[in-house]
Amino acid sequence: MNSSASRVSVLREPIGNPYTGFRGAECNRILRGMNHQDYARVLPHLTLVEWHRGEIIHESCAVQRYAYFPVDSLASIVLLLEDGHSCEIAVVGNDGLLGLSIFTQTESMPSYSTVQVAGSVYRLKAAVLRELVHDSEHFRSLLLRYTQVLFTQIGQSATCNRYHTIHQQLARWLLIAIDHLPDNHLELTQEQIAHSLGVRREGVTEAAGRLQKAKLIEYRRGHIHVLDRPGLEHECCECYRTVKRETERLLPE
Amino acid sequence: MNSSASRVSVLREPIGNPYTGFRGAECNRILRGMNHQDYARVLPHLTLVEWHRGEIIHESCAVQRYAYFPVDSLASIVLLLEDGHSCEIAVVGNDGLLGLSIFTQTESMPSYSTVQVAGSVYRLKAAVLRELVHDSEHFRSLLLRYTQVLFTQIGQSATCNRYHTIHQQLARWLLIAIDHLPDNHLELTQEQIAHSLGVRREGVTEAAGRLQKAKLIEYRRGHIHVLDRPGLEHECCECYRTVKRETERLLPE
DNA sequence: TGTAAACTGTGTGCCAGCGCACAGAACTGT
DNA sequence: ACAGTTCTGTGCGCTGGCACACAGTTTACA
Repeated sequence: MNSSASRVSVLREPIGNPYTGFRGAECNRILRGMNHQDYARVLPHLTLVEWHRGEIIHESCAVQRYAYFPVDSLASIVLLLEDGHSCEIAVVGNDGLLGLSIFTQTESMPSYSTVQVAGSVYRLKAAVLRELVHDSEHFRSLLLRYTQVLFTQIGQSATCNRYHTIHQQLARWLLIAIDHLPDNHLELTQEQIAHSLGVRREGVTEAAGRLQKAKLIEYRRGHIHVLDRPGLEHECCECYRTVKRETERLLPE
Repeated sequence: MNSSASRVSVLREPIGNPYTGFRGAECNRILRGMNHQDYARVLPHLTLVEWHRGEIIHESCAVQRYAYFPVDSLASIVLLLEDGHSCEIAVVGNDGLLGLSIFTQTESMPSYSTVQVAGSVYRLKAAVLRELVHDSEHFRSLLLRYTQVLFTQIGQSATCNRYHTIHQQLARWLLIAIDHLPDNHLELTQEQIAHSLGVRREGVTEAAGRLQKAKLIEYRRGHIHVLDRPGLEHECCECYRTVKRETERLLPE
């Protein structure tokens, strides 16, 4: 795990992106949702660190020592089967936090989490989070709401896995990804996406080919540009919208 | 919704079942897990009601007015797609409660819940639950732990949907069901199970036929008996065990 | 600049599960 | 006792996604 970290006392300046509406280093929706006292309290304990693609953030069933608030990075929560197959059950970006088991007081979870898109993230020691949860009803409420967002996400993943085609799932995955990122560009191979979706690389190649032909995306060897966001939304299943709606309903702003 | 209810001040006597280890009206694991004060506080507000198979307990996106603590009944949490397909994401029995959105302070969820197996259940007004959550850290902790159990269940459903055969999923579903019931007998048609699993009825017929041939279960027209529980566990995927393990780890007893 | 490595495109055969259709079996109620 | 209903068994053709194989293309770096 990366440990090159720099203490910060002031969060970074906002950077805008009209395409996705992303507002960068205003940073993270959970941090933004905290009230003044709580925020003032965690601020000295927040450390800006870098995540690298593929890094394991929390091992399965291992104690979670830190919570992470992504800024422009993206992680996914993954279940691993005994036969080596894995299944991404949720994605955590700048509107959430990683390390919910600290909140639920369970120390660990049977899933592991890993970095999908490299970038910055604020790190917070478990003990600090725990104290804040203990003391602040406002913060508890915020985390409970986020918990339900995650619920919705995981449930919708289950449904999507059951009923929807690779084509639809890919569209959904791309939309979720760029929603959390500062621009409409992704640095990922088809192999990596296939692994996230729990499908074959060839399946992704075929689906991505179709999306490219329809001018919705453009890609080359590890780079993906989303060209037509509304078009992609149209192509994808309702699972995306359901999660989006619930996120907007439950999280501040 | 059923409203024939009788106020109770003393919970029903335990009834044993050596086959599954079920201990009946000692009743519900969440209620049992509460401390003395909390329990004394909710007791006068608990109402024993009957659930009927197929009843909708909470509509999707509707305000949840009551929480329910199943005794010998079973409900499932289901996501409904626009095209009418549905997907069961979790099952709630005597080791959990229905109505988590009261706890998360979100009022409603995009999923609905419905009764799979008829039986008794303790009902509690949302306001009472909310007050208790507000006042009791012990109770909050209990519900947070249960929240993570549900997380695990939903995540494992997603994984199971992606990778496992109808045969394995049926075995899993039967095990989960009888784990929550007083005996090894279920009153369900293959059609109903198919609907829960989100597969065709014919698929269930075929899988159930195989399980019966292997003497693991026995069924006739709407009745299913589990004959060989260990055998069934052997037949089913790891998803069952993962959820079971996490439940035992996180919930008292 | 050339070679190895990584990534993407395409083809073939296979299988689980689907949709549909229908037959037979088992209950229900009058 | 019988008619109607509900539940279960089975067959058929279809399709999405799988496993495997291999060719072509881009990139990195020696």
